[in-house]
Amino acid sequence: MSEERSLNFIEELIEADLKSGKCKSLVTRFPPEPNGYLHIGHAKAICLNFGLTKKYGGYTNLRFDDTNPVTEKTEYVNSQQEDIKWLGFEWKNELYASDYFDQLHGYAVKLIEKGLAYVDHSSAEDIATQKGTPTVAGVANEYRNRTVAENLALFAQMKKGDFEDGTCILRAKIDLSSPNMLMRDPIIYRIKHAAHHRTGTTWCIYPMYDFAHGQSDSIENITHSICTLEYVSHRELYDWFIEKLEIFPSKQYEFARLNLSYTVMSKRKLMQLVNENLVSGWDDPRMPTISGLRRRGYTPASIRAFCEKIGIAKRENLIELGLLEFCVREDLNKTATRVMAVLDPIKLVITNYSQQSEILIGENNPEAEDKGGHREIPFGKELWIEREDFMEEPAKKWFRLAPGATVRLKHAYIVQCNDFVKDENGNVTEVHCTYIPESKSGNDTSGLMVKGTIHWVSVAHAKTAEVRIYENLFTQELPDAAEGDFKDYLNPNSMQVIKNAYIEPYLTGANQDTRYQFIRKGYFCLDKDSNAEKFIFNRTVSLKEAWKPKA
RNA sequence: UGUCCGAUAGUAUAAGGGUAGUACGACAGUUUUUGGUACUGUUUGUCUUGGUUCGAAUCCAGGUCGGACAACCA
Repeated sequence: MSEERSLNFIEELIEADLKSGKCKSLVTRFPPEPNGYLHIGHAKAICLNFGLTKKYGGYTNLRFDDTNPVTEKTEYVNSQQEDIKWLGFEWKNELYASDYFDQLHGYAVKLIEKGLAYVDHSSAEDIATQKGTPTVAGVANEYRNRTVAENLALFAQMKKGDFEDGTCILRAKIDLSSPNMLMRDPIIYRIKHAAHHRTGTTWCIYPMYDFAHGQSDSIENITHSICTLEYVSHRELYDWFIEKLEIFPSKQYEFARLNLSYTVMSKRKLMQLVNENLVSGWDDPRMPTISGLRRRGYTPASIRAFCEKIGIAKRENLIELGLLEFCVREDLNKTATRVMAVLDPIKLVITNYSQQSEILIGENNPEAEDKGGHREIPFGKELWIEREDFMEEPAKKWFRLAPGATVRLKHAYIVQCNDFVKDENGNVTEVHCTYIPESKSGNDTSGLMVKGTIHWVSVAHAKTAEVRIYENLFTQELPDAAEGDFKDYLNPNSMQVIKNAYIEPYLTGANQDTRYQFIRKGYFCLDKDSNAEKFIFNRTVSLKEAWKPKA
């Protein structure tokens, strides 16, 4: 919380503005368009905007940028609100650009009256060609010289619904030869006979982004309107409207958006994955959406920590997915309840164990002050252990089971391997061991030292669960930049489903609010598809793997 | 061919005319009943060429490279 860190460039600007009195208190906004689910890139913007007012005082509005009725839905409004709250932020006012449709319309009329806007009846293609190119100036058409009265009447007709979609549009009259294409008489109102998620059919003309965003900021007295780099060239227009309309001068500042390796970060592409059923939905645990990360088991704190670590700058960047994983591990390590589960079982038989079974005690979290409390773990003559924890011919520096080798069974006894059984295909099916009764966890008097400790689940007491192991959704670091379609690079192994994993009985009481560490395997959480008969666990992230057998 | 933005270890981000630092990664070691965690150490960097200056990552000029901009999307 109180971590010392140097200021990023936006914080420096704000501190200067606060100090000089240029602004008395800070007002920011987070302005999503409700046309999709929020993703980790939005989380960066959310943490920035809300974090700034948390740090410097003032407040942040949530404003939905809902000026295009054909792509926007209430479903998205709701999910976006849920995600922001889940991340741990509170907005001061819940607002909508559509709240300002009347006011925005008035601004358009004002511009027309000032001779700074006109109704253009050209086709979309004509307007595009008349705009020229970045190196060739645009040319004016016959509509540019319509009189104020004519424009006023025509705009009123547009509003009344006298025209079909696409018949004409309202353009600002700025500069057709500007080197900034956005200043070449940008379109500010278009006709769309479409129902809006909030205003219904009240309107059939809707303002464009550039004519809505800055003015909405201004109406709300936003002092620092923070957006991503692709809006840099919009700033000139943003300032132009505010100046000509003579309204509160909000200022726009741009930072570099987040790019994450092995994922895509555009709502359009994420929607494609959803619509083409390449994932199970917006909240598929492989998705970089907030809802996907939530279902995957990421915590709000881990995502906030990640956004803090990546920093804010103007340089294009590609963050390694490993940093996000580091952040969850760091958080989960402190809080996750340790349990044992065997994902790829073979049987271990303790040949000299004469009891039926016994109850052992295990601590729930070695990182917690009180060890996270303790739980009972049933132990018996036959145990499930991980196939990968036995090697018939041990590699160099192998600390686990092998003929003649000794290991500690976590929370239990030291065992020595004496024998093993193979099936007709040559696969090991059973490992036979003898245990050392004096080596019991907690009161080991054996004096034996072993290098390896492995996890296990008692065969007689094991419950089963489905376990879903996730890997990167894409095989390319930059799926967008790679040749061809980004979907060509979907990882076919991004989800591995283990139908019958064995879990210790304690996990029968698992709930969705608790994060678990399956000892030596990773962090897991209960999936929402679980029910009383079927447990489903999602692997949030593996443990850091420090040991690899050398060839 | 135009305008705008940017360039510091593998990645990200500091240093704002005065010792190039931090985090992640990688590598090595210590501790450990998780080959986890924790701790210690090592490693690698100022795009380029000039200029200003006692002194430049920082200021200036030219170049190079990367990105953005010509939707009735946001």
